[in-house]
Amino acid sequence: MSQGTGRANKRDAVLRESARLFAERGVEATTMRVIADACGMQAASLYHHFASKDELVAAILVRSDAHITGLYDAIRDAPLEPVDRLEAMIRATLDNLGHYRDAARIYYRDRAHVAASPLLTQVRDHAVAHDELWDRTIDAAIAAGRVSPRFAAISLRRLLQELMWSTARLRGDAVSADDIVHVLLRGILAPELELNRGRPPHRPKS
Amino acid sequence: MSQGTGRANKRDAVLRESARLFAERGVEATTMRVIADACGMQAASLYHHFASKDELVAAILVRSDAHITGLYDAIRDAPLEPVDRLEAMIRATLDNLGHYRDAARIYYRDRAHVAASPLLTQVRDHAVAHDELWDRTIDAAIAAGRVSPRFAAISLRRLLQELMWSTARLRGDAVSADDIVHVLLRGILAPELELNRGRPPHRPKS
DNA sequence: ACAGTAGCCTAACGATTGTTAGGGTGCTAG
DNA sequence: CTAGCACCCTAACAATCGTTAGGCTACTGT
Repeated sequence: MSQGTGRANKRDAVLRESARLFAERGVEATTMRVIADACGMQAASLYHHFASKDELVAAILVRSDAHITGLYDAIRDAPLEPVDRLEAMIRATLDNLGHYRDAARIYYRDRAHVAASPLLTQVRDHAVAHDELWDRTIDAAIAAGRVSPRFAAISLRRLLQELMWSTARLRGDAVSADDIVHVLLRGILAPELELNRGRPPHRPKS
Repeated sequence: MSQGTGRANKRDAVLRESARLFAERGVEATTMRVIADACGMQAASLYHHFASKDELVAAILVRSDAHITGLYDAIRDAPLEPVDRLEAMIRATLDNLGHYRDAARIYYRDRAHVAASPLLTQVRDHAVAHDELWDRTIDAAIAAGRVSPRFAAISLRRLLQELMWSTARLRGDAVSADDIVHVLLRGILAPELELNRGRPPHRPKS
């Protein structure tokens, strides 16, 4: 017996191996037979756990979506200053990338597939809500004068998202979340306010 | 004279359309028939211009490689201070991404395909030489004390590359090269400024 | 003991893939 | 005018794709 071949964790093994392969080679380029090989089974046996390749992809992405949606919901309800909320969202995104790296890479890489799959309507709806939270938070930070004026006219959300998602390709031990937060926040914050090093002291946070 | 159905620019049209499709959907997911449709021809007719799908992909990537290699060679020979060389390399990379956006996205996205293609050995060799230039330049900037110490222990090259390449997915009018240079250089240059000093950031519970 | 079923297998299906064969049309050089 | 080539076509090839059908084995609850 292999390592911990318990009862129903073969399904998890399929999820894990297929997520890795999808992330590395792409969904279309990864065949069911290759996934089966990586799991030590036959291609047809995969259909005992998942009804189709699309459902397998969806199962991977739904797990990650549930995680990041929970984090964003908590941040949405928290009483935070704009820049703090922005940092919290960056950290939440990087935390999600750390836990569901392969799922994030699939979502980030095979966007055409994600947009076309009928099993991912909820994931797409959540993504729209997340984008709205990003935009509101960024607008608030700009209105508070905490963001460098050069970013007022562009979609800072898309810039930050692309920059964060790209780091999903980096192995975790190479670059820490703090490093990425450091680059991104220092890059976009207004310099005069950066000299204050943090929030204004006269604002209590309760 | 007219830019319409000239003489040999049908081949260029195939290159352009296929690059766009490869970049958006991935190499494996883009069939020869879809490319032919986008060019107003039949799939078999593509083989009059390119011997195979791999050769088509290689032709796209070789053009971009020739461009960026020329830029890097000039920077390598120029007498520049480390940080100035670093900025020049960032700008050269972003310039390449601007001119050959689709090629960069293909190279960045379908890395497994690039690594396996026998027609891309020269492109891969150039990439190794470019990485060495990046590492030497970054090491020099660190030795000169111009880079934030937090990046001394990690692969700053990979971090910068991923961050730059990710912006290839952004439409050109949304984010300018100056914006990206601003984020990256301000993020990594010393002296270091502590963000959110005195209060722990909102961290996800995971 | 025995029926049920979870889990995996082999074999094969139709559809689609990259690619080839061979022919047609129109421009161009001699 | 005519031979030749550039260019594109239709038709089809073998291989591979996701998926289905049906059967075997081992464990489970009663």
